[in-house]
Amino acid sequence: METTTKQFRKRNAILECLQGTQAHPSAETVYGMLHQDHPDISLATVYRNLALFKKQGLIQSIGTVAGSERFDANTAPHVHFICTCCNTVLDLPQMDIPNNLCSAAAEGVGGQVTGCSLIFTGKCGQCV
Amino acid sequence: METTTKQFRKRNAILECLQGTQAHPSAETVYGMLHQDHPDISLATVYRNLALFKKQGLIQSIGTVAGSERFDANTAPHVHFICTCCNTVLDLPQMDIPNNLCSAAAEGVGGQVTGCSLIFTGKCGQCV
DNA sequence: AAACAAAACGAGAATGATTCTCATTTAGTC
DNA sequence: GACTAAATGAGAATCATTCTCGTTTTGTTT
Repeated sequence: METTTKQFRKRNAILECLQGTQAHPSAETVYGMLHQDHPDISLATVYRNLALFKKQGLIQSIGTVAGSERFDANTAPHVHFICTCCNTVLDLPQMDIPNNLCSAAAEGVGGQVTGCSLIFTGKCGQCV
Repeated sequence: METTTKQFRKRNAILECLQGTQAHPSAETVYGMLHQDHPDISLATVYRNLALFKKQGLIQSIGTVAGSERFDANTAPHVHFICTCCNTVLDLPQMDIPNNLCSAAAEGVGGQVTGCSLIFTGKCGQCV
């Protein structure tokens, strides 16, 4: 017999899928993307591992777009744009969240500020 | 018969409920708050009218927090803080979203930017 | 006030995303 | 190979939200 590795670690496949796309997919979308190479993967496994990665800080959540949560393997703070027409999520990599905003927030709240999300909405180039 | 107003407009009650709180409630929470004065109100009516107000621009959505959508009758652009511990949503009224950020976003996207949301996360004073 | 049409509503069913359960499979260790 | 813990698949369960439809309320015209 050949040395066919019967089963890859599906966990890695899920993370790599997310790291290899710019698309900010939902769990269902990740499931669909993996189905080609891993026909035996389960949707529950995708959800389980996405929740795990999020807890571990390997990925971040963009929030809920059109009813489903969207994920991003880029955990560096950056700015997003969401098209309200086609629900595409885009990075705006050239933009920064000013540091003074974050420190101002920490002052305004009587607690700890650990994260920040700046999201613009509108119509993308395709939809406009 | 006497002129007992059997039924107030529930629509107004829902809007006023939202306008009279700082709490950024969910539909279910609004339903609970109204139940005292309007014991015969239906949860479907709350959802229906919140969706209507949002479409009309009378309220805005803060996004999904811990599984349910949260609303804000303050439609002026302002900054929010979400406690990841108790899921409280706070206004940070003293903060502004710099105008140059919005125009930079409009440049970065090949489309129309119509909205913007800046949200900080962390632990509030109660939870820290 | 009666008649009628349109809008709003209540109750509960339906939907859809997400989570949970549990039996099975896989990985790691001795 | 035997044993234990972790990971998975399949489908049931859950929860927020939306939909359906029959009824009630509102507004308008007589």
